[in-house]
Amino acid sequence: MLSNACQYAIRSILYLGMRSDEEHKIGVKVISKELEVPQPFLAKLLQQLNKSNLVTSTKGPYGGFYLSETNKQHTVWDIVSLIDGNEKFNQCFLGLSKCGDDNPCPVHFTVSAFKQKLFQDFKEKTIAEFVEEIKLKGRYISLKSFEILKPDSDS
Amino acid sequence: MLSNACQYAIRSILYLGMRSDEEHKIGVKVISKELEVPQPFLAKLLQQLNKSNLVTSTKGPYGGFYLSETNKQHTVWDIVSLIDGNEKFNQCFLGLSKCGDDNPCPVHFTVSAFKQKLFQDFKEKTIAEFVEEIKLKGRYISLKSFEILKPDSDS
DNA sequence: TTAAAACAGGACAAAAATATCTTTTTTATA
DNA sequence: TATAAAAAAGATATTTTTGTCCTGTTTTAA
Repeated sequence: MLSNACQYAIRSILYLGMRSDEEHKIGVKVISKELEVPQPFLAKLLQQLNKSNLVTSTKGPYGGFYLSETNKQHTVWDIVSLIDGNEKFNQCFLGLSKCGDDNPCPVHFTVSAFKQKLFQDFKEKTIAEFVEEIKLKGRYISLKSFEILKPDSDS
Repeated sequence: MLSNACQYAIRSILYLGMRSDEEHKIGVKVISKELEVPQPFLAKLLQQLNKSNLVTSTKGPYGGFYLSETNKQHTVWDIVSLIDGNEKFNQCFLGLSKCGDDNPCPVHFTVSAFKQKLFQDFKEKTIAEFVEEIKLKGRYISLKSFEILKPDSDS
């Protein structure tokens, strides 16, 4: 459903939300290794996210990426609509242009209920809230999964 | 989520399920026009579906495609797994390889509930049942949508 | 002030998905 | 039997997505 690029973007931002702040910036190299995402591709992506004010970067030694407080007030939906476009959650599962509540395809109601719920999650919760939730549940983002680690194993 | 090819395939098969039988075969030209799908692309697809016994075809004048009774005993899932592969409903929404019930990504439960429901629909209902359901609701497949037509407007 | 670290930007490359074209085979029927 | 209609098959083309490479710019700190 989401493009690779978009998945990478969401994962990166959640990762940065968990691990970074203005005093602890993280370089592309580290992020790409941790999330198992191709480095140059991710670099481009982060560039784009930076331009749209979804992440913050600084150059030079000790530079890298992090989420500012402003960045964290954005939503996952902001990421999706930037990378995959506004219509991502607005398309018929079977590709019918005229599918809708009044003229539903055979899976319309199943699909639209799901999309609505997810859309709400993505649109209503800020990145900060998402991150908070993950932290409360004791999970940290690393590698390609949200692995459960002991909180104090964090560096 | 589903590829174009897969959406085209599902739509074609439901369309054939509604409109065709051994005495009323339908040519690629007609199907592609009705479903607004590129004709040569669809031809290839139907070829593939035919090889996998999901549709039946005959060559020559008055030839075309239709669903035999055997064809109709297949499921939508058979189409999906043929075109988009077996893992389509088995992948993390955020692309995490280790995401699962015991190690869920932030949207895991929302997404997996949906996928299960859809998967069930696709796996348990035969094409025949899907078609029956559409007919009962008074809908016919045409153009790019499942439009509601008066039953007797059918030729 | 200079070297190195890190992101920025632009061009390029590869792979996958989508789409097209041409020729061959089959078949009904005139 | 010849002809035309239609799918099958294979080759090719286009577009999109994904991924890479190289050079430039900024920044830090020795």
